[in-house]
Amino acid sequence: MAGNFDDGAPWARLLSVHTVMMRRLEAMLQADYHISHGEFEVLLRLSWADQQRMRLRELADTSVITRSGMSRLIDRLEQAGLVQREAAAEDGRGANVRLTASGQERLAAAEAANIALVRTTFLSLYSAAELDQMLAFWDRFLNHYWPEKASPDRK
Amino acid sequence: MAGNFDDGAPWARLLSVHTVMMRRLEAMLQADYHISHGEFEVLLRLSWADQQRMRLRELADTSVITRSGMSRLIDRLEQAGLVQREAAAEDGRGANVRLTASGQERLAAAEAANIALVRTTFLSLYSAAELDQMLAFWDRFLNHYWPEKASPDRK
DNA sequence: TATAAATGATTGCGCACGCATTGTCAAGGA
DNA sequence: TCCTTGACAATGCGTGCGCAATCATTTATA
Repeated sequence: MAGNFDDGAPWARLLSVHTVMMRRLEAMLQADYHISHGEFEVLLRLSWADQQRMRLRELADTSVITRSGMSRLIDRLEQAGLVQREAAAEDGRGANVRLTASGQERLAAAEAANIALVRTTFLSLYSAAELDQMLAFWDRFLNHYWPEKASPDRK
Repeated sequence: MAGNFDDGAPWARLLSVHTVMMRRLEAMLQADYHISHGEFEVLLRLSWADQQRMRLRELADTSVITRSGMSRLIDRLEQAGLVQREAAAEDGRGANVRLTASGQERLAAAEAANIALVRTTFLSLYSAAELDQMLAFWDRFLNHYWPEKASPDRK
């Protein structure tokens, strides 16, 4: 079959793995928690942030979607009561996004379900040593192209 | 930092790697060949198919997008003259999609550029042995969840 | 054979996103 | 101080997709 063209196979397979995982994760998040994967990631990053607050710009720049997309995504999360906008004290143009109590709750549940699904569907297929190796592979890549996303420890 | 939550890291990193690669590939394909990555994949699979023909249903089912999405994607490719619809002889409901000469040309160029970008951006970071290992990792996963996408050789 | 169920493809509708523009405010220079 | 330049966020517009409904045709069933 011509499908084995050259040796781009590792990349092609990675694409398929990503597709399978994303379909499952998104279906679960939507069905059980009524949020998209993008919304989930925003909530997650807010929960990591100091005071659970972040500027809209920062959220957008460290994410896949643009500022306009983020503005509307926050609209939806605010509509759902999971986050709240507040004017930035230090910058009149501002807009901080803050996780609400309801948002924390929803996120905690969604996060647990998310990591559980990742574990059972993906991580459980590999040994600890293999997962370490994967991590090293990805860190090598990310250090080249997106250093902030690589493991901060293993410089 | 709380970012190192548990050990979901290999999956989180894979997500970032995918994001970086897709941004670059999509930007290149759009700028230089005026096609999206989804359109590119459809052209590619048509080029592998017998007689460079496939049913619309088959294209959709082995792809990320739905039939309605595929119908409109084919609309665009047909508009651009890269593929052509033809009634299926064996099934009156049918619709085969066939790669045109122009489509073959455009695909050949885009495919070369695509694999070149994958090589320089991704594959070149790893040794042959490491790429073999990655392939084994992904095949193990895909054999569980999407057998048709795994390597046909290594059963 | 007649009729019901299933399948392939298309289309109306709604939604999420990106691009470009706009409004608001901050920072720096003359 | 005034004014220009740049940055943050929101919005109008166009586009691509999924869902559900629809039409045409095939397959199954009585």
